[in-house]
Amino acid sequence: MDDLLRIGQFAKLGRVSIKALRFYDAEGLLHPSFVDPHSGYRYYQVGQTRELATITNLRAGGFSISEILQLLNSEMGNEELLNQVSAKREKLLEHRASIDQQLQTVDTLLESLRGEHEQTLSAVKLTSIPEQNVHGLVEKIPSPDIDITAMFETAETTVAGFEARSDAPPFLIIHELPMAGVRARMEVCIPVREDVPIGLKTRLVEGNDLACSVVFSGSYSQTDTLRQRMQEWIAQVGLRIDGPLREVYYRFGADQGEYRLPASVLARSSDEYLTELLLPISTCPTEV
Amino acid sequence: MDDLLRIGQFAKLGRVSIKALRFYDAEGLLHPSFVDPHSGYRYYQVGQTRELATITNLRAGGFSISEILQLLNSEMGNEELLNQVSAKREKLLEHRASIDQQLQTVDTLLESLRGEHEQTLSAVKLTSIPEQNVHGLVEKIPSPDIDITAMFETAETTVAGFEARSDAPPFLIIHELPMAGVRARMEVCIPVREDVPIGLKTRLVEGNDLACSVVFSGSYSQTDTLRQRMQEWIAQVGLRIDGPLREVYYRFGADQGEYRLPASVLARSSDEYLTELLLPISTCPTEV
DNA sequence: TTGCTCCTCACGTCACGTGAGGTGGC
DNA sequence: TTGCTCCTCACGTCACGTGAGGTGGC
Repeated sequence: MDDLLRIGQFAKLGRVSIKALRFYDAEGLLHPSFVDPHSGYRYYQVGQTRELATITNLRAGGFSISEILQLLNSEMGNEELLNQVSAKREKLLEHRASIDQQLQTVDTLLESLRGEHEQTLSAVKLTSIPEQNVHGLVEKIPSPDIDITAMFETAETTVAGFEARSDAPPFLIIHELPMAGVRARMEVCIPVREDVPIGLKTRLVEGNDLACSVVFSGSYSQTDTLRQRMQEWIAQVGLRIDGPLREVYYRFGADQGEYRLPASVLARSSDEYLTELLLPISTCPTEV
Repeated sequence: MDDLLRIGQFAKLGRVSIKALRFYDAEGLLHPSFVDPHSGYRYYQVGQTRELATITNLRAGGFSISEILQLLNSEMGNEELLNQVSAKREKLLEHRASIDQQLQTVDTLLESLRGEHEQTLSAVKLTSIPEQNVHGLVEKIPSPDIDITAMFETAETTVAGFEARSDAPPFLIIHELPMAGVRARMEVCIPVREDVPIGLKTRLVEGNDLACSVVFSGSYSQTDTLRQRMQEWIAQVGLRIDGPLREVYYRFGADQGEYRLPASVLARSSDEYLTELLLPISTCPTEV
């Protein structure tokens, strides 16, 4: 009954800090069973180690203080408790996955650093590609430059007719590169709004958890060189290409025959072009 | 040259938030290449996407802002950079291990909740045992109660002679329980200070990452029942006992013939005893 | 001229840890 | 009486996110 412990002793029993106990008191998680009104000293009972154990067990399982407060105050049944704890388990699995992502990134950085004399932490940017709803137009074409411009004009006009354009930049997916006599297969993509109007043909372009990106400004003549370098870098750091290359157009030339684009995305000359090469990649099954 | 982007455009290019860019500016990580003195508008160059990529790559690898600042300011060679990144890799591996621990804990809680009608989040406390330097005294004894008291008296007296006692509580390791005619093997342990005096026999009692604990006050007659319950609980949640049981004495009776203990650990009657049962456990190789 | 973009504060986050400065208890 | 324990503020942490209230730029 009067087996009252002072905060320091109780803290040792529970293997927590005195500061933590004062914090739990302030937060309403665990009050001392008696507080001396004169000195302010907190006194705990031995039996309260059980309540403290509940808290430390849940903390060790990754629950936050406010979550524990809710769990303990809500008087929920075992059923509901099980659900909450299972949900936490899912969160932890996600968390572990994100750490694995970070590990993947540092491994890539390490490989990149091992490769060259120069600092190459930013040779390419590692990122991810979100999925995107687009109006797409695929064609096999013999002469990229001219035909692609025409394809964009067509696609933009179509989307403009439905007033469905989102403000994300348009992009090109290179499904097949032109090779000696074989025609290239390209897809022009105009991102569309969430609420797609009926009648407009759209498709969901899938994203990728890992991708690498290089941004450049100016004429498209640099594209081939940059693509090559990116591929070399990817090989060097031990990654694998996992999808077709994309070219994302942040600023570009356009005729604007039957549609209008915001001035900020329009380039008056090729000097002002602003383009990103984006290549989906994945981990080689070498190490984890 | 004058391919200046406003903060919003630059943020989109780099897939970061405007707030993040302002923050990097304030922290000295990445300043805009031009700031309009009148409006305060920040302007960035396309080429700065490379510097931004360095930052986002390192962030994606788990580096903090201040770590990145150090990395970029220190002008370190590739060698040193490699070391820093490798060190971060180690940290990440540790972090992942701690998440795995949390997962282990929630799995145990789940099993515990599945077992009974009552809320059993605090049936036992999950914790860890640190390793400890002790003066130990092992003996095979026929009659626990009396002999153990004598062993403690002996051990305390020895340690007191060297003035080597730490303030951690003494404990008993039960290497072998007494069974029909077979004598128990017990080890009495008095924790000693870091700087052990020469001449005092000590040993390092190893810790365990996982253990379960129950605290009780009052006479030792409860020990057997509690030990039994703990073992049942462990079996129920699917864990395995991974070492000998310990009894930790926070408050106990002592003769104090040739040594002195602080009053706070002394009990005048068995009502005041304060004891912890501590059992090292490990995961069964069922799931991870 | 109207939106849109951008600006600068100021506050919140999470679970305590780290003092500072002072007092109770044996 | 001297240490030791405990007390209450107050501030720091980390990398921004979230407004509030206001202004520049096309």
